[in-house]
Amino acid sequence: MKPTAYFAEKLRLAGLRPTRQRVAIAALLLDGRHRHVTADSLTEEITTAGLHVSRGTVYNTLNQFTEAGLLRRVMVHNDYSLFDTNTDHHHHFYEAENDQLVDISHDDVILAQLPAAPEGHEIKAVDVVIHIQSKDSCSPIWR
Amino acid sequence: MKPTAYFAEKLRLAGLRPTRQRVAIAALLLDGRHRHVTADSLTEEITTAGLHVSRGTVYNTLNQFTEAGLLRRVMVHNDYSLFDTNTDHHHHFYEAENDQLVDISHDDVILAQLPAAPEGHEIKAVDVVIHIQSKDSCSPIWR
DNA sequence: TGTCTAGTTTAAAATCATTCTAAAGAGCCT
DNA sequence: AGGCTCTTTAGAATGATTTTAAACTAGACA
Repeated sequence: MKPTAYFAEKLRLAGLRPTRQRVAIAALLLDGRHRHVTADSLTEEITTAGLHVSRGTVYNTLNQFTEAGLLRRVMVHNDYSLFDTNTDHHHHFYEAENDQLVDISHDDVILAQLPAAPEGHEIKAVDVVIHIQSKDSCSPIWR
Repeated sequence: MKPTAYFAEKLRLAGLRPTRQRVAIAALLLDGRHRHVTADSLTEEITTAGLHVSRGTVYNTLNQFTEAGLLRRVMVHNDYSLFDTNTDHHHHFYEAENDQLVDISHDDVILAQLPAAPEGHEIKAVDVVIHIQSKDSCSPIWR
């Protein structure tokens, strides 16, 4: 496990003052493991680690980390916000039935052609979401 | 403008009882024009048309129409639900700065390669969202 | 090392989109 | 028309997220 100073520096480089709370959250989220978190799941992790960070700060931190490019927001539903600790270019499978999100390596999707951005605009990112369902989830009994 | 009976039949075919409210909303949304609506913008349209439909029914109807395939839900942010009256396969440009959504014809995006769906699953839909920003929105003064 | 100040954190209240409730209303089949 | 079920309604409830105003702290500087 990396030392506190490592995360403090990472935050400083991102333009964020390394407070106790932000360093703690960075140590949990920015250790290189790729996963998806919510404000709730993060709060749970914090508690499990024997710490306490207020709800407001959890939300603020997730937003600030995202703004700073340390996290990525994933958009697959409107129920609550999802954050991805993997900020590299990649895509997602999403199974709505079980609210299940699975990463797709960037190389597994080839976009052979994209439209030009509208006048005066430039492309910032391209997100591909492949919606999937279990093969037998639509047995003939159901509509 | 198409007669009421046309929309009533359309609803019946979709498995929805053609109530006064649903027919009125269908006449507004399912006339073939492609656009994006929210619960709020739809309520406004209804009011402008000199009608009244309760908030709950507006939400229910948008969900039922979506469930029935008469509308499509668009996922680009977590602030409120967006519905597309264009249910054909197509994609979107999204400019977060102005919460601006623009359609991309299906043919303008070529997905030359997609990963296989995980074991026991099948692909239901592939959504491509191209996030854009105005070219000068990041003048060097910022960050 | 103490002091200062702007940026942060906090708990609690506020917000806002959306859903739920249970009572009244309306399709539609006979 | 009668009746049964599905819908609509207004208002209350929910739940994620943001705001608030006061207490705190990181970092700069004396």
